[in-house]
Amino acid sequence: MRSRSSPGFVSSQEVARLAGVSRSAVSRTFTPGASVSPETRERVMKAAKTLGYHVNHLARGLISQTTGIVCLVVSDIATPYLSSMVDALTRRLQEAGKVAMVINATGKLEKIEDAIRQTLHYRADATVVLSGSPDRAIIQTCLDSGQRMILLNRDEMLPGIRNVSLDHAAAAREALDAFLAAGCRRLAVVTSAARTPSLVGRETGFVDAARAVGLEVATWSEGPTAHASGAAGARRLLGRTDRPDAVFCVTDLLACGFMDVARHEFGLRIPKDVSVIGFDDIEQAAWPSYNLTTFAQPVAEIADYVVTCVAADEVAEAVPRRLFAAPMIRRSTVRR
Amino acid sequence: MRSRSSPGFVSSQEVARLAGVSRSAVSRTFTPGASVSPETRERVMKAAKTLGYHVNHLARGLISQTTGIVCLVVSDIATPYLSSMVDALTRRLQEAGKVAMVINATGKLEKIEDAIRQTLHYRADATVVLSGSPDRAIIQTCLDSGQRMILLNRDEMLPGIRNVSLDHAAAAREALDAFLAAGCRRLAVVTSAARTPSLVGRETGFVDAARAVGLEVATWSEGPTAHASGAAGARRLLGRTDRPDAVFCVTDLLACGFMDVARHEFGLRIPKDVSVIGFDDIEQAAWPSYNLTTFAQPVAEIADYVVTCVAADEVAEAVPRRLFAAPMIRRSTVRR
DNA sequence: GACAGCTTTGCACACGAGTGCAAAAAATCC
DNA sequence: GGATTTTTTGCACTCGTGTGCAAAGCTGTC
Repeated sequence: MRSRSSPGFVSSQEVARLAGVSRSAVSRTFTPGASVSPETRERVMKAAKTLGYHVNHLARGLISQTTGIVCLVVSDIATPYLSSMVDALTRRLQEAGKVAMVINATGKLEKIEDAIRQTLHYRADATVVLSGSPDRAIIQTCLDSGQRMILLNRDEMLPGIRNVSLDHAAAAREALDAFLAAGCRRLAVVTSAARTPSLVGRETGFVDAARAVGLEVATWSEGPTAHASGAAGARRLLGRTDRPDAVFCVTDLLACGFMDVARHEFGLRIPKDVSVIGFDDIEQAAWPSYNLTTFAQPVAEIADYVVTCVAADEVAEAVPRRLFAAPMIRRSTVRR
Repeated sequence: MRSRSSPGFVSSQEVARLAGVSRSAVSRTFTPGASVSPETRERVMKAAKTLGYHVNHLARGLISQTTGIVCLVVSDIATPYLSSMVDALTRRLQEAGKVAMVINATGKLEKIEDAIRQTLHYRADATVVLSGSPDRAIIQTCLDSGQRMILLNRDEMLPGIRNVSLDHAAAAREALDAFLAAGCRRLAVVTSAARTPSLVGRETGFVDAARAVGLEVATWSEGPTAHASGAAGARRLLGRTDRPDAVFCVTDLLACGFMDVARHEFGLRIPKDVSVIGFDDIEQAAWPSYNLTTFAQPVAEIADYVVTCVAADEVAEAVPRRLFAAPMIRRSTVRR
């Protein structure tokens, strides 16, 4: 395949030499829309194939100011919802000719800032923040450096930023309606100690909607956003004398934890004794053991929109936050 | 923060101008071990902070031949095991000063090759192949280009490649022993149609071990490596007259699907009627609804080893495949 | 104060590519 | 065939950085 004896990457210079043309010709061959005659193009392509040449995107990015790199800042990648989001994003970005650089922001607050700063070292075309609550100053720094920023489910309203979010309040209201239609009146909400805008939006949306019809709702909010926290919430809420008959868990993971304890520790039947609604529609929600009524994250649509933002020619100054609807997936954890 | 009026990234040239030093001084300030006097270093740092300067790793990589980029080629990122592997890898790589570029190889065979080829465009320091079965030729191309390659659970034994794998056969034998100790004799194995080396290793390891003690094992292998396939396997295997009393599912996802159908469609009790063992120790395996006995992937150890390989100075020519043990996690899906 | 030895600094080149410009070549027109 | 237009090609500059080399600066000793 290769005729050179020294190992390492092949440069356009070497291809040019073998093809008997100038380096410019090689460059133009791999630049769409550039002027090259068919025969030189063919000679170059042949030489490139012989040597195993691949355009160095880093060097290209140096001069053309666009690297094709998109940074994904995300914590808790191993979480079902976020991993499916990363899956969708990486795939769509690739289809659009970009490539995703994943910055793992798990850990302390400073680490998130370090992670975002890391982004700047690679002159990414855009940075997508999937989780973590980065400081306003850091985001401003990125914007100043010409970084295009896309925030998912954050609430920073700086000019130049693209905000993408879900209509959590509407979903919360729909959840309440479903509970009320099922005849439930003793409401509770289970959330985690992580006060991210999306979780808070779901919680307060539910509580506010309940208040509007004159109902109070018991709240559990401790621990990380995980199965164990939902389990802990169940132990607490179900141990009370006025046990709730309808529980809105702001995350499917919490809902699974809640259901596991409700069934295996309290011997309750779902939805006969307690109705449960989750959020995210993770894969496990559809498994027969849970069969959870929940709200689907429009993962594909969000990914499409993000790619649109990344690929857009102009950076519109003030774009209103883009709000997506989360359709309810009715399964069997709410009484009929 | 910034005094320049034009947007965009700041170069070392501008920092040099503000600090009143040469560009070399700026470069040396950000190069560990380079010779700079304390006062110039301080002036440079101050100017850099004022302007919001960040070293351009792309330009640096151009000259120093090491970009700090490590490509992760992976399909089905949304899968519990793989997402936790990606989580561990991205975190460890970052701690080692590298950054992960995720190439989503989901889809057809050609796409995987395209994905790996993509790797070469960014002059990554190394490529880690987590899934997909890339062609030998593609791997050879990468090696020729000086790409360091690390293959997880693949069986390509080319010189220059680092192979990392689990001792699947040992785990399979341990699973069989557990079943035998529980008094089970009617064995079955559930796997998917994906004939990856790891899944095949587990399956044949189990079947061979069973044959060694004179037992035959029924096999189900259809569909993707997912919950639905495990469910389908259960419908088939449990519908037979000589229903198995011990089932080794080569993946926890398959095991969950199997258990769900065994319980909810056949009304069987686990482990009283059927014993089940999985593989991977995904988060859901520990949930009370499953409480699955399984084998833990040594995710952290593997990630550590991969980082060691990536950061190693020399590329040893012939390194034997590194085999990790998968310890058995005994929970409650096997009779005592 | 002269000299040796060490540290710091700037110049200039290199990395691998894209592109404006003008020369060269080819195609078209009269 | 010559003039004109169009296409193709190569030169040379550029992007932002690291680094060898030699000059300059500093320190210390006799």
